[in-house]
Amino acid sequence: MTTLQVYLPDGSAQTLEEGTTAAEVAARIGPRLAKQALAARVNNKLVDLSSRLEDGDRLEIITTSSPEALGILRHSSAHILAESIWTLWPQARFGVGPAIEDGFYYDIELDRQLSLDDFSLIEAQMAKIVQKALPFKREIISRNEARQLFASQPLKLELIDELPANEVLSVYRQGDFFDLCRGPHVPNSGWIKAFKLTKLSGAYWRGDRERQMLQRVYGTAWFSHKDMETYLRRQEEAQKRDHRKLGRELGIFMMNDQAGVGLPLYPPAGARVIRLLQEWLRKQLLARGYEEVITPHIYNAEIWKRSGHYYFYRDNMYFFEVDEGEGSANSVGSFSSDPNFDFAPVGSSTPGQSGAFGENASGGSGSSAASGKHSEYGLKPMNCPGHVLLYANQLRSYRELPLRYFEFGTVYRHELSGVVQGLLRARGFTQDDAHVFCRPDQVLDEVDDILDFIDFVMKSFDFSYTAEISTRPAKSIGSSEKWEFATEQLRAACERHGLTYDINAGDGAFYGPKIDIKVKDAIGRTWQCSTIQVDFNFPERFDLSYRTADNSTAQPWMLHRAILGSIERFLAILIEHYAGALPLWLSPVQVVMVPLADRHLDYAQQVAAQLRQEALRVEVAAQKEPLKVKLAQAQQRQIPYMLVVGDKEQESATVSVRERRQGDLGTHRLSDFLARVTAEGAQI
RNA sequence: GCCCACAUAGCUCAGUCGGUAGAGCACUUCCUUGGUAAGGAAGAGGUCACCGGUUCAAGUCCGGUUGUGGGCUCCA
Repeated sequence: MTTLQVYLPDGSAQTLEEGTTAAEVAARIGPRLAKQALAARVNNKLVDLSSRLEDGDRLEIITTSSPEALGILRHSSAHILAESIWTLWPQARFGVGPAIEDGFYYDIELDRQLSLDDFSLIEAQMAKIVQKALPFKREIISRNEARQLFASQPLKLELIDELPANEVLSVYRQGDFFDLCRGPHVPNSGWIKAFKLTKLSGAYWRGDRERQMLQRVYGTAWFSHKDMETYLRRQEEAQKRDHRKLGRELGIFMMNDQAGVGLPLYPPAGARVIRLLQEWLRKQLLARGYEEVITPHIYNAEIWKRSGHYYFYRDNMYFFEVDEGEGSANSVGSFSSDPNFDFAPVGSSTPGQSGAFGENASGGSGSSAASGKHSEYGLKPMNCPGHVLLYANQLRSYRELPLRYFEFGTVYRHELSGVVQGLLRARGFTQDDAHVFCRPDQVLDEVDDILDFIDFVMKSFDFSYTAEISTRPAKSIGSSEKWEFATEQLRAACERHGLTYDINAGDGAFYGPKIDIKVKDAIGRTWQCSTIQVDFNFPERFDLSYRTADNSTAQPWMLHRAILGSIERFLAILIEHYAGALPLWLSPVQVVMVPLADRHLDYAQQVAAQLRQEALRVEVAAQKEPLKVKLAQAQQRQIPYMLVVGDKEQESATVSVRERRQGDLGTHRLSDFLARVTAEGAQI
């Protein structure tokens, strides 16, 4: 009888009989491990527990507590989902069904449109399969066998044909159902103790909007009901942080159909937060050698033709024509041709036409006006052209470089209606935009400086973050030398900075490579904010230049960067990150004075005035409500400090301090309170 | 733009089998002047998103439009 040696993670060797499976090794090590074991890692590859071991294999048993375990469970759950759908609707054609974060999905093509009402039916079917504890059985098949097996599954056939020639094809069977799959899976369907179908959506086959749309059924699965309940509760918690809910409650922003889709309006509290963010950032920018500029919101279409946006970005832009003739600056075909504009009574206008403005204009269907000469203009979707014009306004010397222009530039992009999402994805938003014009030998230092700046900003808000470098895509401009040089500079800057990064191959912009920064918020979600992009397009199209030391002409390198990305998106992330309790320095109202009774109002006003002297933002709660109510209202608005004043405080010239999270902090002299908020960083 | 769901008072939501619209909070007025997260009373507030259809009768059933939410694609 042949024996073989298998090595365990602790370094020990096991001598086994030929043909021993991973499951048998687990059983040999201990009954407890055998009970929790659901898969194995052999020579760094995940496999089924039923896999036979070979001499020299390195074996690790995957148990329910391993980080990979949930992914395997969920992938198996996707197969159970597929089987259930196949049982209910045998004509279904299957796409892919992977595990994803928190769950799994399966893409299917079905002549019948599924609805949420079908979920209970499908779940019941899944429960039956789980109940039967059907084993998942792996079979290796040839390419021809696969083609026959999946003859009635065109989507699977497409996948089979695209697998590399050396790929071993495997099929997993549970009961009568089988699916093309690499594995591994849990030993049997009985492992899926807790599952729930969660969402239904459309998804393009292979993510390609030119292909057919499949129905995607999402679900989640866990090793226990308790785990699933914890997860569902956490989902509810996340919903409570939703910036759209908090943004309305805190008076930060609002949307209105009459204004148009994706166009936020900011009441005083929101306007204040945004300005505070900008003032804070402006201070940092100026300290780091940036110069602020201001450029127009609309540009003559000619510049968009030169930049290329007129041709390549047109669908996302708002274009309109202006009659340049005598006595009229109105947009062509505006009010005068609108039948609703007859000094109609308020309320008779038709909301819902708002979106048509951009669409009509960008469709180029503007009607002609009587006076003849028209000019076409476009709202800026980015700030580059203005900064480039400023650069090109005079002859530049190598001594001036690097030149760093920044602007809080409000841009408008006609995003698809389906992607607009609160402040996270609006049609009008303000970028903390900057362009750095520099010599090639300065690129590395500049990128490094920007990374340092990003680090400072993200740490200021307790965000951790990771970086991604996106390299040259298939459709792109610029020489390969430029691309290689630029990508290398980005990489070197990250390395010099000790910043770990992933490579996103082929995901760069058409005009240059980029670094994207993804921040992680308080409840573990990631968001893309900062970006550093090298731009080959603008310097070439606008023929930018500078005089070198040897009096020749050279083209500057142009870096495009944003740190917050979009002020609005960043604000939304901050609201959710802090669950509405913005830091003291960013709170619209920092202190609310709470007089106990009317006779304390004067004293409250007096203290408020003193605090305002110190540039604190103070309100006085003068409404005729009991203390409890005033405090509850202040708490709801997440005001950091509430200063209660009654007879006691008035007589001793003190204030009773309540902090929004810590509660009552006792009676203090005003100077002590001021020292406290100063230490906390009340000012920008 | 595409797929699914949803749309009732400023907000959160009830409204059963199709039979003339409800609550709490918020708002206005009055009362209450207090000690650390929600006092009392009265009043006002709705063309049930919009357009059409079925019906003696539509918030309710059907179709369309718009908007919102969740996905897909795209993106800061």
